[in-house]
Amino acid sequence: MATIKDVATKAGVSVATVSHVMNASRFVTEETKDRVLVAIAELGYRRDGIARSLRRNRTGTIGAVVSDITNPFFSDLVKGIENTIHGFADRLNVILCNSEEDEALERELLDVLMEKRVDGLIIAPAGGNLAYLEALGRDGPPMVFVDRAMPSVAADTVTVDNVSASRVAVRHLIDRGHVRIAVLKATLHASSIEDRVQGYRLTMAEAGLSVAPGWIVESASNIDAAHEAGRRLLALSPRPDAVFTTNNFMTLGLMRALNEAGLSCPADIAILGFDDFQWAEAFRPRITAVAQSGYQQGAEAARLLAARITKTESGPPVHRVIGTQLIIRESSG
Amino acid sequence: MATIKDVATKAGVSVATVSHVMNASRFVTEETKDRVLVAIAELGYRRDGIARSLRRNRTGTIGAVVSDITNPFFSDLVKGIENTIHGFADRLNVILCNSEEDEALERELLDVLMEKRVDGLIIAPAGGNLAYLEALGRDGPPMVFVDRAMPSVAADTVTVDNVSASRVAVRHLIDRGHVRIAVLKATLHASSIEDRVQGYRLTMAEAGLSVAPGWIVESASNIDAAHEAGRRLLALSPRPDAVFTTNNFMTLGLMRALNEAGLSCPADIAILGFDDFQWAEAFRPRITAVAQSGYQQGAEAARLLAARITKTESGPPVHRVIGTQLIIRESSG
DNA sequence: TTGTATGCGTTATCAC
DNA sequence: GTGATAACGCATACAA
Repeated sequence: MATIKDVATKAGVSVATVSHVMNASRFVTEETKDRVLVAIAELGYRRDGIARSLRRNRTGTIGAVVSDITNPFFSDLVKGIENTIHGFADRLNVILCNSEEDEALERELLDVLMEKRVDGLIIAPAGGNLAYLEALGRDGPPMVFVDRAMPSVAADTVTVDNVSASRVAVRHLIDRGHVRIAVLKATLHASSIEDRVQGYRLTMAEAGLSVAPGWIVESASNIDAAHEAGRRLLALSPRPDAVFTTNNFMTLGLMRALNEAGLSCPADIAILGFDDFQWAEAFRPRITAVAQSGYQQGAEAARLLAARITKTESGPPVHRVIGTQLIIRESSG
Repeated sequence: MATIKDVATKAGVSVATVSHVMNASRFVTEETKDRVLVAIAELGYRRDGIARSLRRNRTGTIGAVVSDITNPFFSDLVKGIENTIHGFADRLNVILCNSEEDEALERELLDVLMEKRVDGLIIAPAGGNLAYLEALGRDGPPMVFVDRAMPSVAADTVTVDNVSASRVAVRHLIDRGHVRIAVLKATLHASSIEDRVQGYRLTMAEAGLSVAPGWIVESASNIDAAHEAGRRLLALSPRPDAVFTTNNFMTLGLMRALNEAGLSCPADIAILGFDDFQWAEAFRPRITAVAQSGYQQGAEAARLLAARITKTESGPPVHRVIGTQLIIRESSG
């Protein structure tokens, strides 16, 4: 593989000149510039980004840690990050990691990313790792949290207003006449999920509705576990007349259980889910849902991070709140 | 940020010893090892992966280029890559790039990845870029194609047997009594899509069924475009009695159009789609589909790549074919 | 059992 | 307008 030295020799100039041609960092006459360009082309020279990073002390790479790229919310989010971050000065790239909601794995991944000297970090924190992340916030590269907040860490944050969005959602169920409203909750140490349950509790209390013990059914945040939990929820007696699910996996799992039990929605039971689906309009039942844009959150996180990396911004941490929308369809009755 | 030198000084040993402790690359007495470890902990030392990469001439990072991480097939695939590649020697990481099916962008992304000196490449090629990829196959790092083949490039390949899978699918529609079978085709320069249409044509011909002009309706590979194309397809006269869609986006777009037109499936028109959906069982209509596992393809690609990177394998390019399954539900009539 | 010193390919400082 | 060269932080060949 050709190096800058080979190019210099071939063009009959010094390595300094070659470097300056590639970076347009000082004046070079057209004529020598041409000679350099020709040499580069003939040798198929590609500058070594590793050596460059070492010397410049920046890599042009950021790390993104999400729990599961398979969750449409996160794949949207990652796309938002990528499309946005590419636009910046030296074409920032993204190293993607799945934490699988596992604290220890998250720490390991962050260790590797730090070793790779990423210029910045976007994280949907799995929960826990508080001390670790606080330390990273102090000594590490710029960092932004997305989807989930960690107030004690010095980092920008992008979320939706989960409490309010859930209040609107549950209020809607109540307005539709439902009273035995249960929750299918993902077991995550994530502020977003906790806030959604919090919104539910507040709204129920306000409406003078009680939350029976056993009405908040939990499971791991994946379809299979949610399916199993959905079964348990449907076996409750008396059966709830509506369910608020805390994310898309829970909705999907519940639908499976419903289907299996031969129940129909909304006739037998109403459903309102957090997270919308691309296909929601085209299939039955049409699920009433709180829509939040993963793409927007990712894009905003990328913008904030880029501003920190380029030192355009250096103030105290900011918290951006992205809007949500309750999309009323049929499943809420 | 502490360097290996700081650690050496603090521990009262040479940098060589520190390096050997970290890499377990030569014997060090327990006692000095302890001193080094303590110094590392106290300084919060993190080895500089960039300097290390420069010296060792490998980065422990691979590049993955897919067209759109938002497509569930690709997010599954990327997860398969990640989960598998992490298991190898030096915890390989993945830089993820979306080519958006754009030839020029793909080239640009590959250029950046090469500059970053990735140890290997997994690509779902957008099509075109033939000369570029051929050159990369010769001079570049190990490379594996996934989902789509490029026979003239020296690289391992992982795909499904798209022709056969489509034959089985179309045969099924014919067996169900459909004769006016149309295709909703994604406009991609991808072998996979071409092969699916090829399977359709062969099967129709074999069955003595004609393919009327206009029965192969094309659009860009995204839901909105497919929706528009679906409208055109449904306006055909006489209307086809079944549609074979070449991927998940096309299926979704068609369902939207169907819905909008007030048609029901399978009563008014049958549908069989390439690519299955996680939620297919729980919503109506239940779509009959050719299921292929993106995860498996990604995992296999990662294994092949890792074998090349570690030089465990150095033979001629191999082509692995992953199995598919026709899942018969209700939409096929 | 451990230490010294070279070089990986750049960029940037200083010199001319 | 261009060149020589010292760093960047590590791994390793060679020495002791």
